[in-house]
Amino acid sequence: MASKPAFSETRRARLERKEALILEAARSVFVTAGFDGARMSEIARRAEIGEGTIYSYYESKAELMLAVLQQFWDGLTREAEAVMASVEAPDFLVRLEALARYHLATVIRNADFINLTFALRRTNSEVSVSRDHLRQYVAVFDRLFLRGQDRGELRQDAVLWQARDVFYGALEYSARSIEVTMDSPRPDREQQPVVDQMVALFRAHYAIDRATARTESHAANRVERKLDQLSDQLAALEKRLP
Amino acid sequence: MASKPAFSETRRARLERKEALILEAARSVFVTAGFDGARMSEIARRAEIGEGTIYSYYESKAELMLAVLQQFWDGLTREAEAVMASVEAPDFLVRLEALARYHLATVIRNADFINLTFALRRTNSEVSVSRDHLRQYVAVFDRLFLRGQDRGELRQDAVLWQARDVFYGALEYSARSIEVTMDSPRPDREQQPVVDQMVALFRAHYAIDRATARTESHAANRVERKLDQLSDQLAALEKRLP
DNA sequence: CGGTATTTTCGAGTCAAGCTCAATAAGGAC
DNA sequence: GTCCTTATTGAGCTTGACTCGAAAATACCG
Repeated sequence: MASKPAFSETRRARLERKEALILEAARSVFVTAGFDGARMSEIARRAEIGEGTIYSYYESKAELMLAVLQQFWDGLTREAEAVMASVEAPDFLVRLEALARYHLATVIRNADFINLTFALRRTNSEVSVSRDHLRQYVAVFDRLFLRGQDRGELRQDAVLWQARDVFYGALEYSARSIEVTMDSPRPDREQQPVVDQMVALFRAHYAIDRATARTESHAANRVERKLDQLSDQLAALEKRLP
Repeated sequence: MASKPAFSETRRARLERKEALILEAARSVFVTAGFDGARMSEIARRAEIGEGTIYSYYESKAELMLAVLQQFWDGLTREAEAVMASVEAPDFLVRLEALARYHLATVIRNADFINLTFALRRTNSEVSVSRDHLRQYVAVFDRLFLRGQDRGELRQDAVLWQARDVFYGALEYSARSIEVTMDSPRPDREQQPVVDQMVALFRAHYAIDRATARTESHAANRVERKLDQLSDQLAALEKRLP
C-alpha cells in the first residue's frame, strides 16, 4: 500500500528502491514486448521478486504500465522545458524550431513509448491520469505560443489549440512516416526538413509578416514618388514651351 | 480455408454470406469493446454460429480484426473518392476543403475504428496489410495535391509527403482534441474552424499566392498607367517641337 | 535478547479467454 | 440410399493475469 503514516526512514527507502526496481523492469519488458506481449512473470523475474509481490505495489498490469508511462512523460516534460530554457534568443520562431527539433527527435527515439501511450487509451479507461501528463507536456508549446502573441510576433486572432494541433499533429505523423520509410540506422537526415517546414509554416500562417508588407509597399512608393517627380518635370517643360 | 478451386455457386455463396455475417458481428463487438475487451464467444453468439467455426474462416482473433479494419478503410477510401468526384470546381483549395471536412467528420464519427487501427499496430506485427489500405486512403490526398501542382496552383518546390503529414496529422490530432474537449452530443460545431484553418494554412504556405500577385500587379498597373501618361506627355511635347 | 505484532513476500492455485481437435452433421455425386 | 468431401461444433487444452493463505522478514517492547 502506498499511504502509510509512520515509516522508519530505512523502511520507506527500502520500499521505494524496490518500487523503482519493479518500474525499471516493467519499463524494459513493456518496451520490447508491448502491453499484451509483456508477461508479468517476466517482469517479476527481471526485478528478482515473486510475481505476487508486484500486486502489493500496483493493482494491476494496466496500472503498472500507467506508472511507467507517467514516469516517461514527466521526464519528457522536464527535458522540453530544459530545451526552452537553453535557448537564449527570445524570438518565437527560433524557440519554436528548437522545440520542434527536440519533439521530433524524441518522438522518433521513443516511438515505442508513444505507441504504448495510445495503445493503453483503448484497452483501459484509466487513461485520464495519463491525459494530465500529456497535457502538461504540450503546455510547453502553449506557453511559447502565448509569449509569442504577447511579444507581438504572432497574430492576435490565432487560436492556440488549433496551432497546437497543427504543431504536434504534423510532427507526430511525420515521425511515423519517417519511421516507416526508412529503417536505416540514420533517420536523422530526414528530420531537419520537417522541422524547417514546420517553422516556415508557422511563419507563413501565424506570424505577423511585417517585413514583407513594409518592404513591398516601400518599394512601390519609392517608384511612384519618382514617377510623380518626372511628371512634374515634364509639366514644367511644357509650360516653358510657347 | 479460403482457397478452394471447385465450389458450386450456391455453396460459395453460402460461405460468403456466412463470412459477411461473422464480419458484421465482429465489427459490432470490436467497436463497442475494443480489441482486448472483445470476446470471441460474444462474436460467435451474435453471428449465431459455434465459436470454433470462426477459426475455419479466420486464423485468429487478430486476423479477424484485421479483416474488419480492411473492410472499414476500403469503405473510407471509396467514400473519399466519391467526395472528390462530387466537387465540380477544379480549384485545389475548394477540393481540399471538401476533403478536409469529410476526413475530419469521418475520423470523429469513427474514432473507435481509427483507434483500433493504431492499437493493432502495437500488439501485432501483421500490420503491413493494414498499412497498404491506409496508404490507399491517403493516396486520395496525394492525387489532389499533385493535380494542384500541375494546375499551377501550388508551389513546385512543395514536398508532397510533408504536406500530407501536415494535412492528416493536424486533422487527426484535432479530432482527438475535439473528442476530448466536448463529449456533448454535437461536436459538429467545432469542426468548421478546424477545416477553415487547414485551408487557410495551405493557402498561406503552399499556394502560389494570387492575392498577393494581384496586389502587386495593382501597384504595377498604377505605375504602368503613370508611365503611359508620361509617354503621352512626351509625345505631345515632341509634336510641339519643330 | 526473546517474544510478539505487523508488514512484506511468495508461489501454488483459480479463473477466464483464445484456440484445438476429434466427433458429428451437412452437402453433393452417382 | 450410399459414400465421400466439406463444414460445424463445443468440450477441453493452454496460457497468463490475478488471489490468497501461509511463511519469512522486520519492527516494537520489556
